[in-house]
Amino acid sequence: MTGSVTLHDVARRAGVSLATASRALNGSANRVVGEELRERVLRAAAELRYSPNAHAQAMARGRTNIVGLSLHDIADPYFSAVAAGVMREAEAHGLLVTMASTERRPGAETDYVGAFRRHWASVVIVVGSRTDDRAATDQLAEELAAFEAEGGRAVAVSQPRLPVDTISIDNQAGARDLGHALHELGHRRFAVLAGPTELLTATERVAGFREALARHGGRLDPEHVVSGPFTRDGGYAAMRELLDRDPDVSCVFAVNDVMAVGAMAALRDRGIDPPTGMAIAGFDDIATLRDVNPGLTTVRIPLEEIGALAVRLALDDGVTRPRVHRVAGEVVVRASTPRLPPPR
Amino acid sequence: MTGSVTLHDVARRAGVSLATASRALNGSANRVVGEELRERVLRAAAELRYSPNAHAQAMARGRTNIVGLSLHDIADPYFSAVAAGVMREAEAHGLLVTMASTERRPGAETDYVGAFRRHWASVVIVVGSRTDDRAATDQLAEELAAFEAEGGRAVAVSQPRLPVDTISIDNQAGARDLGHALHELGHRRFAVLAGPTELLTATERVAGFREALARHGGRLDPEHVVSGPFTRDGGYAAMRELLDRDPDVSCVFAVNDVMAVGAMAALRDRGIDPPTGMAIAGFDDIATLRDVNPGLTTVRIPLEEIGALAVRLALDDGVTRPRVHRVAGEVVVRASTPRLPPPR
DNA sequence: CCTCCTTGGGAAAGCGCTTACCGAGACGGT
DNA sequence: ACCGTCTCGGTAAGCGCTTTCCCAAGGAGG
Repeated sequence: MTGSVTLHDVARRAGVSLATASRALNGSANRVVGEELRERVLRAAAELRYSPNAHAQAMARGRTNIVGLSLHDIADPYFSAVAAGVMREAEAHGLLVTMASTERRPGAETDYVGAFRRHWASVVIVVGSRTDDRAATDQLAEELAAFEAEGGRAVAVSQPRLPVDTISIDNQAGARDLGHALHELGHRRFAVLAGPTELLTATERVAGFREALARHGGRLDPEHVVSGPFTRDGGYAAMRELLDRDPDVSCVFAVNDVMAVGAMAALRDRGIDPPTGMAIAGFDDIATLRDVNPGLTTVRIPLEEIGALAVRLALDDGVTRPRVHRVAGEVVVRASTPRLPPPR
Repeated sequence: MTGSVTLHDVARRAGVSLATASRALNGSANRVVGEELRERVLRAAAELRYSPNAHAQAMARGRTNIVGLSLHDIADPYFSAVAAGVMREAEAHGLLVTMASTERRPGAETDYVGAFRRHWASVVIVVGSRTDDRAATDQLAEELAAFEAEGGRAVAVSQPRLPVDTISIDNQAGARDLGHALHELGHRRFAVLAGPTELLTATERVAGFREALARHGGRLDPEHVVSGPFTRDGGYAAMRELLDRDPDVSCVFAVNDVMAVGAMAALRDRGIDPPTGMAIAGFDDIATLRDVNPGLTTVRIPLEEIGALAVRLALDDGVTRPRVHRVAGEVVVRASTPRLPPPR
């Protein structure tokens, strides 16, 4: 970078000192700059197209207006909804969002938090399920602790296993409610597309669903639980796998919506037309579901609001941390899980 | 920010000077640090969990590893696909992406480029259609010029109306090809959901479509052109408006996919089942179309690749700028526009 | 044995900004 | 007429790092 206009140039052109120029431009607290001088400085700045160097400001002030956001895949509607919420709220507070995609690479979150730490981000938000990998979680916890020790504020959207404010989605209760709702609709023979076995979000949802079935005296045959990636294609593959096992199943719970949507495609490719041949439900209520047919039964999570909330939690002052903010899901029944006629 | 470990601390703990510590950590060019000392420094840094201050480095080096990305709405699959490409390529080059959503607010792009300039981003990428607002375009052009004058590299994904490298999607040709394809399938009575009249991307697509119709001796009745927001809900509203006009139309071209998808919902809500009651086509081939039924005919744009390309263009050295890189679309016919039986 | 390189460490000058701290002038009270 | 006080500009000390320049020590060559 070269040729940029510095405050020095502005001060010289306005015929004032650096201090005065700086004060005129930031309207510095408890110091007033005379009307005439201030005007002269502002004019000089405008004429020179002066743009303050954010790094120099960061150095001098000891903080920045950056929010670091780590998520798994920005092209996934789940994450892009959360990101939209973060950006909206950040914008409202004059913060700039720096974003990094882990592409579900283990350890990447820790690397990115480190990068945000180096940039003296004032806020770091980590979005995405924890895994059962204890070592990875510990490393991330340590990095976040270091970040907060330096005065930053971190918020996690995940299971409460990190030593920072956490927004925790009640996966188990949501899946349980969904299970009850499906049972109430008359569904009995279930399968689950379970997602990755190491992902806590996935296992919690499976557990909640199991719980509901057990309550009604039902069970989940191990053969009817198929694990696989937490993505659309993962859902597609898992559904095929399930069909290959030729199970006695009439309703499938995919542990998130993108998997459910992939599963519906797999059903169609096998000539099964949901919900007639097979009922199906998902989880999250991503925005793109509005245009999926038949409408997918799911558990609504206020994703964008969660993103905004994460920023607000980070900005809260004078509270004792870490706090855990639970967010409940709400079952939304749509056409993909029709009410079955009572058995005769 | 406070309590952070500085290079000074590392140097002291290792018993060396700042200079040596710095050199040991960055493996500075043409200066070798003795094996033993280097090791001592690295050990000290690790023990202290030292994390260099990116701003201080930026100041001292005069540049950063930041990519600034401005787009309209990260929750829109079009933009999130481009963003995913940018982030993937940025990651590969060790760059960090700072992103801002304009929410289609006019002037926001200029503000954000200014913010990126203050941060001495090394690359700025502006994604989104230009409008016919000459003043706004000029302001953005000026800001981008200032950014490049300071040594930054800017790339636009839009119409080539900015004085920087531009990736330009050939909207007109794409829409023309689509028009031909629809005609070839036997469709004759068309309407267009045209998007905002001030948005060049929208008007180019309408123009291309018109061109194709004209070629076949067809025309586009003004009453069959409905403008409205470039969003899913905009498409929904435009479709309702069109239906209210009760037109003699059998095939609708929505100028982007999210509008088309909204339009399909509007059709269904009116009891019309696409494609039986009405054929429909979109533009972009966003990823979520995979799970829309019936499959939407569209013009495929390699969105993620465009994002990655933008980063690569910015990083190109030793070329004369600005360059314009044209990207062609490819018509993809799906079930939403079935072949019509030849008229008897 | 002296001189000239080479090797590698340290001192210090910035990078552009903010913000104590200082000081000069103006003004009012006694 | 003098002094305290207030206003408002300037001076300069950093913020944490990189990098140039300088210098000491040791080895090679004459």
